[in-house]
Amino acid sequence: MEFEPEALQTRMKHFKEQLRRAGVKATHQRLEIFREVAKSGDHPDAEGIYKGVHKRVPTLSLDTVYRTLWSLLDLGLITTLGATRRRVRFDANMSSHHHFICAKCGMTRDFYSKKFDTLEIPAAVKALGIVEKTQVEVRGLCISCSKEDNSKSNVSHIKEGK
Amino acid sequence: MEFEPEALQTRMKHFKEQLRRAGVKATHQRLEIFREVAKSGDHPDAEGIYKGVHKRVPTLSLDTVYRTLWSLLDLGLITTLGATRRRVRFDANMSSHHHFICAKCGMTRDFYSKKFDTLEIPAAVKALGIVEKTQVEVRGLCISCSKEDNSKSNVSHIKEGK
DNA sequence: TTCCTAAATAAGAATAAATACTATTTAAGA
DNA sequence: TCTTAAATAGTATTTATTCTTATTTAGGAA
Repeated sequence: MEFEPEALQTRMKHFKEQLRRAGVKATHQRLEIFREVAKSGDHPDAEGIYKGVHKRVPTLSLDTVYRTLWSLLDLGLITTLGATRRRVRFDANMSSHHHFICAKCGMTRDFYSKKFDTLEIPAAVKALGIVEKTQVEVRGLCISCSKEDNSKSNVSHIKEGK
Repeated sequence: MEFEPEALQTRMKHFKEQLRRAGVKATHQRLEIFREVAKSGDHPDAEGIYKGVHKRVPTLSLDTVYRTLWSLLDLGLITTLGATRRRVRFDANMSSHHHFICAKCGMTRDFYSKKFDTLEIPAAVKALGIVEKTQVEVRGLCISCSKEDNSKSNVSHIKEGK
């Protein structure tokens, strides 16, 4: 479910194209921030993205990360993921896919399913507004969390470490 | 999709029972905080809950709201909703249901679907860990947002007002 | 009912995440 | 190369959430 290097390169090319089409500058920071989101299988939050890109672009500011992510979201080049708690997570995978989320550690993995992509939306829901997309969220415990955790309340809220 | 008064009363009764069973005190604050979450059709965040309960319990502190919500979550009496941005939202509806979320204003509505409740989870997903529940998230634009918004980038991120 | 105690709360301080501000830099078209 | 609007860095500020401590209270025991 990760992208191979080729795929990432292709996506970077597309990305630049879309930036040009949208009339926004293809700055070094933008490219690297997008690359960071696009290459990760998990879905990093703003700080994770900042840390990753900072290694390559030491002058990067956190503000730029936030500003860039929200603007890419506005341009429709990335999406956000419902955070289990507080922090938003970002997703550069714009193809139709779904998520498995560990309720304990927040680990998130994409998965694909033709069947889930083509769910018939109930009429009552269509009446609520314009439907843009449908995504299935499977919650549970990832393997490592389910191993270490035999206490009473498994699916507790997430206490995300630094 | 809202709960009638009777249903709310029943739920309050159940709630008290579950508190006793869990061995935690049925404080006035706890009851009112749960009532606030349970009675709302939308899914309020901590501050919204605080404001609602504060009218009835003027001495309530925001800290108590947070502490109470997380502990109810740990007890499995409420759940959280993937926030579209930043703030977590809480959900006292523990019966199997799904969500329509407006990508613009964040409005969220429950809906029910037997079909969605019984989706067959792909084997590849089951291999990721223990599956606890599956929820379908329909994103789009609610009626009022789709009316007022005819600009280019519809599905932008949420700028939640105070 | 009154008393006792661990659990829960209020209030405000502290922390952390996200955003705003402003001077400086830079992409990209002329 | 030159120009300029757009974008960024660095820092200040705001806002959400959690922590600390003194006080209050639910609920069981006497």
